[in-house]
Amino acid sequence: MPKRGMQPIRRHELVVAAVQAIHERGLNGVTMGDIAKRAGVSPALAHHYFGSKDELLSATMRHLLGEFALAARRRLAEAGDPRGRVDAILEACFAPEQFSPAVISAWLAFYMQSIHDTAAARLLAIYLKRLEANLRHDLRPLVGDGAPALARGIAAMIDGLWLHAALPTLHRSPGEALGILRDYVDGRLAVART
Amino acid sequence: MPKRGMQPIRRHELVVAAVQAIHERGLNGVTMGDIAKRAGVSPALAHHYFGSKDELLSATMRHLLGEFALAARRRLAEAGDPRGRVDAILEACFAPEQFSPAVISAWLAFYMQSIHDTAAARLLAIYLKRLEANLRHDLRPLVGDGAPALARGIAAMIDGLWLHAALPTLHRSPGEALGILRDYVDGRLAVART
DNA sequence: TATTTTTAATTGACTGCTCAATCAATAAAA
DNA sequence: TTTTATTGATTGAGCAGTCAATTAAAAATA
Repeated sequence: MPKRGMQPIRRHELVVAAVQAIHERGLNGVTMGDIAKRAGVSPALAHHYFGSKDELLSATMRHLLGEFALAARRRLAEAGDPRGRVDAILEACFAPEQFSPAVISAWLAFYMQSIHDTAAARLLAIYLKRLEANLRHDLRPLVGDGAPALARGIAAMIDGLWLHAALPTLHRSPGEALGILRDYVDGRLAVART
Repeated sequence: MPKRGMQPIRRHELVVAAVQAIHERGLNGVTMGDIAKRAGVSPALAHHYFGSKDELLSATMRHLLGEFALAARRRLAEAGDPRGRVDAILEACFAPEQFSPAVISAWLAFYMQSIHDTAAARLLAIYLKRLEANLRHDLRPLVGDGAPALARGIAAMIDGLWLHAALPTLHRSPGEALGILRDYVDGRLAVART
């Protein structure tokens, strides 16, 4: 069996498996066995490549952050005026790549983890600060001094819509979420113009 | 030691302790020992009064739901016109009683639990449906057909603001959250009037 | 009133299980 | 022969849940 150069492949497989496993069992409920089984390897191998459960989960979090940053950057590169750039960010948040139930669950699990885990909190804070800074920057020409508050509101609403999207009983669609967000932004822009 | 009639007192103490313990260790990280210690009793007693960890956590969730329902009802009873009633709901969400860090953490932990626990999901769905129904009812005279979408947006933003309030690194205040929410509602009302 | 009996509260000690982490052994590629 | 991939078996810790024993209040009885 031993083909060489497996390390990066296995690490990626395990991280992807971790996202799924977290979705089904929760961040604290998940075991190395769950993750390894889903990746088709033994629990011992997961330890071999990550050293500890903490490290695997931490790598999973960084993976999610990285994927999102990539998606956002791609969309922003193609956007034009400020309003278009704001929309690019919103779309990145609800694009199908980001928006699978498992990915949302895992994201939210890391949010919760950040409440009592300072390492996770640091990572998440960087992401949130950057998101808000981007929004603020593009909102400034649209709403002036109202930009900081609106950016915070949008960031909060994004996370709230994610939270609701993660609850199966509510069965909300990404399209609906985007509509609600756009209504919010448009409402505030209309007020700002008067 | 044995004073009689301890059951309701101990149950309440344990539920309150559970909220604190969940805040510090997370829903799945928390142990009966954590909770019992914080309540000043032995782990065995917690089992005696609740039968299982699941039952204790479930009772804790029902406690939070009940407390919020009470706060909302009180405020709604004193509210006047539709806009005032909407504001009463928003204020109930960010009132200090509801808004301690521990209480928010516990709320969010139950949200996460609902992703893979159908019993929790059922309870939470009832709460969310009722919240949205109340909002929709009072928004109808203000924005007509836009009421359902706006109600969903408000509900999502409330939860997003809670989520952000739970993250210590962001240090957001309840007052700021209320301001952002009111701006959102006012923006949509202004658009609806034109 | 004095006593015995019953009942509720409470805990320490124990059990069994799950799981993270370790390690020595095996297999194959280089 | 060396290096890398991989696993089965094992260890040790932590925790939910059980149970028998202890204490004291309350109720019943003498």
